[in-house]
Amino acid sequence: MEAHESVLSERKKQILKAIVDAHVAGGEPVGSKVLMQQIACSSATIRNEMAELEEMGYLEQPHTSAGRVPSEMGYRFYVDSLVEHYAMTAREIAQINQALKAKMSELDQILTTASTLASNLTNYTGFALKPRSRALSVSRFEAIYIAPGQFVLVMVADDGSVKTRNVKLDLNCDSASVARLAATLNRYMTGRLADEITLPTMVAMEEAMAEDGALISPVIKIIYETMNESDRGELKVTGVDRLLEYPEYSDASQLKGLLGALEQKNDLMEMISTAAERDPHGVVIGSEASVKEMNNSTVVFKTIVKDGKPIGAIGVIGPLRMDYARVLSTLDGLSGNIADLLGEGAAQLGDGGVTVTDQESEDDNNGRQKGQNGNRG
Amino acid sequence: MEAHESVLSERKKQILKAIVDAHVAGGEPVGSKVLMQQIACSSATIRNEMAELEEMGYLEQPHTSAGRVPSEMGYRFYVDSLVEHYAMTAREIAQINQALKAKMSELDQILTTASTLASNLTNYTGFALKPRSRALSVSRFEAIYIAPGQFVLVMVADDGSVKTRNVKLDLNCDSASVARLAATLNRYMTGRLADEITLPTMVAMEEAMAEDGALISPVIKIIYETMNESDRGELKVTGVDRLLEYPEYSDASQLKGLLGALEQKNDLMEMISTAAERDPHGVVIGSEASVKEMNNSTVVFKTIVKDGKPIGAIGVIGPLRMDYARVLSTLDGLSGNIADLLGEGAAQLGDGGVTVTDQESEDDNNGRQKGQNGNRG
DNA sequence: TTTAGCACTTGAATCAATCGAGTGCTAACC
DNA sequence: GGTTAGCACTCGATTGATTCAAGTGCTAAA
Repeated sequence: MEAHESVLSERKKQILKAIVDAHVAGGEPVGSKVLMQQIACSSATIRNEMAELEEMGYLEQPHTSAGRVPSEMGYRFYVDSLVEHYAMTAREIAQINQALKAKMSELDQILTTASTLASNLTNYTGFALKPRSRALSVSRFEAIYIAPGQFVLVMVADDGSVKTRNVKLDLNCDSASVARLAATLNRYMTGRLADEITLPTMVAMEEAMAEDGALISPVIKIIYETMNESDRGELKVTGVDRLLEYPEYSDASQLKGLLGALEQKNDLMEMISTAAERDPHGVVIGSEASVKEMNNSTVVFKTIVKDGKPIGAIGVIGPLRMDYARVLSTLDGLSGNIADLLGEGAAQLGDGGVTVTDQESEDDNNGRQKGQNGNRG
Repeated sequence: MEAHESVLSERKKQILKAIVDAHVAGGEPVGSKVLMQQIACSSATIRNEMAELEEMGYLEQPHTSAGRVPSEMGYRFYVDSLVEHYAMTAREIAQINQALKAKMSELDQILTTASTLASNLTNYTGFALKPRSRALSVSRFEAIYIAPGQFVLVMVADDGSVKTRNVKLDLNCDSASVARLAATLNRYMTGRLADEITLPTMVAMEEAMAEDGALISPVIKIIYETMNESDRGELKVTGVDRLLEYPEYSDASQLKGLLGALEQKNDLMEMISTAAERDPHGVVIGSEASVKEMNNSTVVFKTIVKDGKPIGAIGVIGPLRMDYARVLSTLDGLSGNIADLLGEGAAQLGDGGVTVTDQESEDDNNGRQKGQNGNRG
C-alpha cells in the first residue's frame, strides 16, 4: 500500500485529495472546473491528470459526460495516505464525556426495551415517553466496606426505592471510616434534597468525620448525581428502519420529516396528553395530530399507569394504513407487562414470590409493593 | 362518533372493513373486483356502495381510475367500531416477558451510548459490538437488611467487579436471617460458578439457614442470573435514520438491504476481526467487505481494548464518500473515553480521584484500578 | 509541459402517445 | 326498489423521442 505514494506525483495526490474532499462534501461527481480553484493550473491540465488517475484506478467516471468520482482504491489511498487529522471541538469532547457517564435508570431501560418490542412486534416505529420526575431525597444510608478506598453506598430514598453505588476513592479509607461515613450521612443528610445541602452542613460533616473528612465532598457529589439522574424527561424512538419498507415512506424525505417532528418531544407529549383525554384508544390518525409532519401517519399509544398516575407512554408510529388490531393489542399487552414490572401487579405472585431489582431498580419507581416474580424455572 | 353506526348499513360496514383490511395488507387502493370475493354481490353493487361511502366521507379516490382508499374518517370509524381483537400468540407474550426482564449491564449501556454518540457526532449510522464474555463466580457476599423481606445483596466477583441486587421476598426474613444468609453464601458459594451448584450443596445451605431455608432457592436464582447476564454477545445499531439524507440511500431498498446485512451479527464480527488484523485504521471500503450488501458502503470501526484484550468495538457505517477524517478522530476519541471509563486510564486522575460505578458497574469489567474522575465541578 | 478551443458523449429533463385498471352511468333484470 | 351486466370514460403510469447541458477527450498552439 505504501507503493502508492512513490507512484503518484505530488500534484496527483493534491488532485485526488481535492476530489475526495469535494465529493464527500457535495455528493456529486466532481469536474475539472471546480478543481481549478484549488489546484493552480487549468482545467485541461487537470483533465489530463484525472485521465491518468482514472487509468491507474483511483478514479471512476459514472458516465462519459460526468465528472470523476473516487474509486474504492481512491478512497483506500486517501484513507491510508491523505486524510488529515481532524481535531474534535471541546464541545464534542464534553458531549462524549457527559453522555458516557450518564447512567440509565431502570425505568429508562424498561421503556427502551418496550419501545423496541413495540417496534419488533408490530413492524412499525416504536417509541417510549417518560415525563420528568421529581428529585428524591434519601431517608437512610448504608455503606459496605469492600476494599481499601472502595465501598458500596446504599441509599433508601424517601419513596421507598433503593439505589446503590459502587464507590472507589484513592483516599485511604478503611472499614471504620466507611461505617463513620454512613453514620454521618444518616445524621446530616436524611430527608434532604441534595440541592439543599449548604456549606455549613458540609463543614459540619467534615468535622464529624475527623481525619476522613476528605470523603465527604466526593460522596456528596455522588449522592447528588444519583438522586437527580432520574430527572430527565425523555423520548426514545426505535425501529425507524422498519418504516422503510412501506411505500408511504419510500421517499426518504417524507420519513425524514416525520422523524424531525418526533424530535420535538414536547409536541409529542402535548399531543399524547390531549389525545389521551378524548380518545379511549389512544389513536391519533393523520390530521388529528397537531403536528403537520405527522399528518400522513398514525400514532397509536398507550399510557403506562402506576399507582393511578400516568408515568409514561409507549406507542408506535406508522402509515395511516396501520394494522390497528395488532398494534392495539400489542400495546395493551406491553403496557400491562410494564405495569406488572413496576409493581402494579402485586397480586400475581408465583412460587416464592421474589422480587429482584438491580441497583438502579427503583429509580423513578415509587411506592412499589411487589413486582414480577423473580423465578424463571 | 357513535352516530356512525346508526347511519351505516351492515353491508356498508362490511365493505368499509374489507377495504381497510385489504388496503392495510396490500398498500394499494382497492377496487370493486377484489371485494367481490368477500362481499356477496356484484362489483357494480359494490361500486354503488363505495360511491355512497365516498360521499359520506369514509373513502377517497386517489384519482378517477383508481380504487378506493379509506379516508382518515374511514380509519377513525374502523378503529372505533370495526377493529377485531387480535390475540397475541404465546410466543409473543413470552418474548415480551423475557425482554422486559432482562437487565442491561454497564458495558452494554456504555456501548449503546457510544454507538449513539458515534452516530450523532458523525451523522452516519453508529454501531457497537460486544463479544460474548465468560460467566463470573463470586468471591465474597454481603447482605444488607433494608426492611422485612427486603435486603441488598452485594457480590464481589472473581475479577474484582462488584454487583448489587435489591432483593424483595415475600418471606418473613429479618436482619438476623439476612446476616446468616450472607455467611452461608460465603461458606458454600464462593469461587463457584452458579452453574456448578449441585443439589446436595443447596440442601446443605438450606440446612445451614435453618428456619430461613426458604431463602436459599430464590437467592441462588438471583445470583445465577446476575452472574450470567453479561454473557450475551451483542450488536447495537443506532441512528439508521441519519443515512436517509444521503442520496446513496435515497431508495429505501438499498438501505433496507444494508440493514438486513447488519442483522447478521456474526458476519460483522467476522469482518471486523479479520479487518482489524490487516488494517491499522479499521476501515472497510466497499467491496473489501465480505458481505455483498455492504459493497456500496464503508464501515469504519475501532476496537475497544481493555487490559490488552479487545472487548468490543464501536464504529459507523455510511456511504463510500464518508468524512473519513472526522469519523476516524471521533472513533478514536470515543474509544479512548470508553477505555478510560473501563479502567484503562489509571494514570489520569484529577482532584480527589474518585471512581463511581453503579451496581452493574463492573460487569464485564475486570482488573480495574482507577477510573475516570468522579468530580464534575 | 501547459493551455485554449471545439467536437463529442450521455444522463437528465421534457413532452407526446399509448395502455390499462377501475370507475360512473344506463338499461335490463329479479 | 335493489341488483347486475355492459360500455364509454378518465387519468395515472409507462414508453419513446427530443432537447439540454455538463463535462470530457483531443488537437493544436504557446
